Amino acid sequence: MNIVQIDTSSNEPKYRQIVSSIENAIGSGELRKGDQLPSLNKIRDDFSLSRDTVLMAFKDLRSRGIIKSVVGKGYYVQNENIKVRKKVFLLFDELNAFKEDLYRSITASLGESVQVDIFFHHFNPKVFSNLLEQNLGDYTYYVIMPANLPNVATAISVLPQDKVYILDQTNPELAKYPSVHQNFERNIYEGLNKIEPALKKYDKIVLLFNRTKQPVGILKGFKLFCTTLNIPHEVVEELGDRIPSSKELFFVLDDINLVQVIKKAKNVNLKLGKDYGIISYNETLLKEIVEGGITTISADFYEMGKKLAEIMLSNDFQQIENENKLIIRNSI
Amino acid sequence: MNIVQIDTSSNEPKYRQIVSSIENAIGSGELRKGDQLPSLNKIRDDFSLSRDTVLMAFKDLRSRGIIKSVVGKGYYVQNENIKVRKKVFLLFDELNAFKEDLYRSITASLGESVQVDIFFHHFNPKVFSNLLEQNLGDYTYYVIMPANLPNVATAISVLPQDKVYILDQTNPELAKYPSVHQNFERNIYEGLNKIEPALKKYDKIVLLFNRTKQPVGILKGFKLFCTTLNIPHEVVEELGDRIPSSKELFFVLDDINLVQVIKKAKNVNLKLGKDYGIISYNETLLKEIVEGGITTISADFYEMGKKLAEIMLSNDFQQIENENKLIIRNSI
DNA sequence: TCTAATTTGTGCGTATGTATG
DNA sequence: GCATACATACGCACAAATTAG
Repeated sequence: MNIVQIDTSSNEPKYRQIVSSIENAIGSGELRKGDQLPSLNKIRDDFSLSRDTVLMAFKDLRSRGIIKSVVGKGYYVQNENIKVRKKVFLLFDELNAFKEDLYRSITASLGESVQVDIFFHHFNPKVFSNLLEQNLGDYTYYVIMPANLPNVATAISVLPQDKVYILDQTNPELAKYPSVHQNFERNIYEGLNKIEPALKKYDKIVLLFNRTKQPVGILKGFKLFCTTLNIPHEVVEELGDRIPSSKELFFVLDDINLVQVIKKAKNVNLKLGKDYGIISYNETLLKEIVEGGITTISADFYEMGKKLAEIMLSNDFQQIENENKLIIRNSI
Repeated sequence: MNIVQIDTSSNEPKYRQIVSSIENAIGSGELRKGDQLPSLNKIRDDFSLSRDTVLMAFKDLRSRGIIKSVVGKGYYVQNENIKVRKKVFLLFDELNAFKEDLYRSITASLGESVQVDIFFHHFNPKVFSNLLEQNLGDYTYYVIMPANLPNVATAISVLPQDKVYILDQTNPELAKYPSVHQNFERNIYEGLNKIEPALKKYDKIVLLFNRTKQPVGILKGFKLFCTTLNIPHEVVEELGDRIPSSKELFFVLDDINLVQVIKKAKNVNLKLGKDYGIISYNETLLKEIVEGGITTISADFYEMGKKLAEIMLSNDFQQIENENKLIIRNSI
């Protein structure tokens, strides 16, 4: 009994017939994990096909993790689970609690038949391009969080263009890829605008901003808002020895600075929401109860994951800007 | 112990495997300058390879000045000063903020030259064993967080025993592997014991415990403490409709329940640290300032990563129990 | 000194997957 | 679908150097 069967009179494309017959052979137990498949040349000769046609079928199976290739040897069955329809390569910047939300929402929206593997580049360009090269050809889709790494576009260009999706941060060089991203500048500007009346009681807004890890868009949006409305403002890299003073509003992007501001303000008996204010970036569970509630402007990671899954499944070219969520609490 | 090791099922080309195993033998001191390597024919026979394949590996090493050849005699080690690139397979259970601490401390302690790749099994036994099988042979060390998955020992047994390290949770079946782990039972028992005087003002301790994700040791340590000291106690899976009442102390393991308890207590005008108490598991930045400070018992993940790196670099067989840190704040 | 066995070195042919035009 | 170049792997043949007996 031959593993591959081709019906030339069928409507079904030949490469699809090869894929299904191999799937069937695995499903029936005729092919087991580790078994070698007939070579490209053998299948070409046996069924008078082009080598490229057979290759197309094998690439499909490989991108789903069902078979693997070894140069100079051949193709081998790697995974007997033929229910995997697609495999997704998901490249995050760093590991933090928000990534879990994104991962959960992506996998939930894509469904059982899609396998999602997670990777991290930790803002290291070398790690970034190594990961892409090492996993080339092994996935149906590549979802990439480029952060603000230099020369990401050239690194990404090793991947087939139609399989790449950009997540969270994008830039003009990546315009040719579909994406679900944040427009940090607009989101911050609009978020601040919505609470503008409440901000009138403050004399000055202080942004605590770290250039290496945080998106420049946040800085731009902040400056745009303050200059447009003629609000006194200041940008500092870290709190350091600075002590919060009355009628100051702090826009804080990370937890370390958030805790610092609150502790220092307490030392000089400033009351949050009355004497001074805080806006914090990205909602977490505890911010609801810290000091009676911290006002947050935050990305909706659950929504981002859901939208990403949608455009992957629909195969449309889309570039979606994800809105921010504003949660007003007692801290302003 | 053979100098050369070949895994035919690996993706890595055979000649590359020969190259790396000789590099490793030199790196570990097994091969010294002047030592003779096994001959081309011997390696060919031992591993059923083509002579040319072995030759390709030796040519690579020779072109880099690591070995030299003498016609009619054999190949000899010429240079011991080579940098061997190590790769670590790091398998976590789930993605959360603590994992970043662990990752950072492991990579910082191992140094620049070591590549650490992160994977997650999401408490799924199938995913767990698939990941091990798919990455077999590709890494110098395998660091595994087995959580409380069933039959981990048999799944792990596919890996070479001397390359495996166990992290965080262990069990008697994994006794043959070196590890850096927590003794949850003892840590919880001792942690509670240290604050026992402060707990006298409460009538009852309530543990919010989820069996599927959390280590049983926590439950055991909690029960041991309460029964030993004859303290009324209760274990519930989730808070649900329950409303905290006066003189109750809650031992909370995750943020969702932490927020729930605090919000519900506020609704019935209970004051934290006076009317009711909270002990929370695993320190995070914000817990210092939530409600005037939450008392925490927590693993020191930075320390765990550091110790793990140490035993990997020293090549000693060690099983290290990591202590917990107790931070007493106003919540009790 | 001769011989046989072993070793490296070289050349050629075949087969496999990968990548590009 | 075809053609070409490349990397990996296997196998065979023969030459030259070394060693042991």
